Amino acid sequence: MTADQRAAADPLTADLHELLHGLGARMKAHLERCAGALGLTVPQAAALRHLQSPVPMRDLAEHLYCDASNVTGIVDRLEEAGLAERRPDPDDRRVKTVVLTGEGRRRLDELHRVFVERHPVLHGLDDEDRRILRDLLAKVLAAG
Amino acid sequence: MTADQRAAADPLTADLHELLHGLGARMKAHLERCAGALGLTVPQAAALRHLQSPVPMRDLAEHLYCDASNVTGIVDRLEEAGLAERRPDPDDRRVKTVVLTGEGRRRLDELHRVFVERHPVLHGLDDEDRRILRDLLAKVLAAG
DNA sequence: TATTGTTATACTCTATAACTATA
DNA sequence: TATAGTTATAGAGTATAACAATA
Repeated sequence: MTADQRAAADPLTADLHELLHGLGARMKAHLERCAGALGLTVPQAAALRHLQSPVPMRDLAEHLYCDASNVTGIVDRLEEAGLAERRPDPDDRRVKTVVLTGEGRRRLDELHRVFVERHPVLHGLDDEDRRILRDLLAKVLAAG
Repeated sequence: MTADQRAAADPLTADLHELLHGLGARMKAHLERCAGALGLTVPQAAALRHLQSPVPMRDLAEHLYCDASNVTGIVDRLEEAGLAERRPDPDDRRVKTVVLTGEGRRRLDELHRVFVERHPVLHGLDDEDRRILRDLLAKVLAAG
């Protein structure tokens, strides 16, 4: 049985598969556009998102689902851009904590504003559909 | 007004935003896991997906939303892995058409099988909810 | 001994610009 | 002149392995 035959055997799954692919492409494009508009790469924007409050390098790596060695470079670039700073942890001298600068805070707020304001899903439905979608997504994420 | 204040002012949008972020993370992880399990990077897997039938390099670049110069490298690696081949176009000698090998076809079928079989969304809901989600996503994608 | 962060290394993806062969 | 594909280049992200400082 080929992939096409399987898809034909279950049209609902095939439709959902296709729609989810389209949704993923939209969301990826939206994220890249918003980050790029603010002079950030996607991983830099993702890092910023986790810096609402100060975070050790190690924790940032976990949030970003990547190896700790990558975070060194990402934070280097945020620091070069004047958006974040490394601070020594007084309780454990091995640890460096990443803190947003004032400019970093403004950039993060702007990123959030643009991201929500132009989000293709958040504004493509009326409130009743938005509530239904919210409940469905909550169910999906709880199930996984 | 900070980002948090805005979010607090519209809980439904804030919830949806958070849930969509979670959904995106899940789908990204799923895609990387499936591609990786088959020895592919995500762009290579995406390219394979567009090779159900032979495609010129230029068209492949459009499907992948990237510059044509990138496709050279991606197809190089698919070719090195024995999954695809470049064929001259008899009608226009500037054009090279990319074709799956037998092994490429098998890899693509396996990718599709694994991807659908373990998809976190496709199998997290019962059929009624799946139909509702399908209709909502269709509406969202049509609106954008 | 274990953990935190960095460095060195190698690979892939990315865009831009310059190039070739062809149309 | 314009288009298809490649190459050269530079930058960013990715993982692995090895390392220094600290716990």
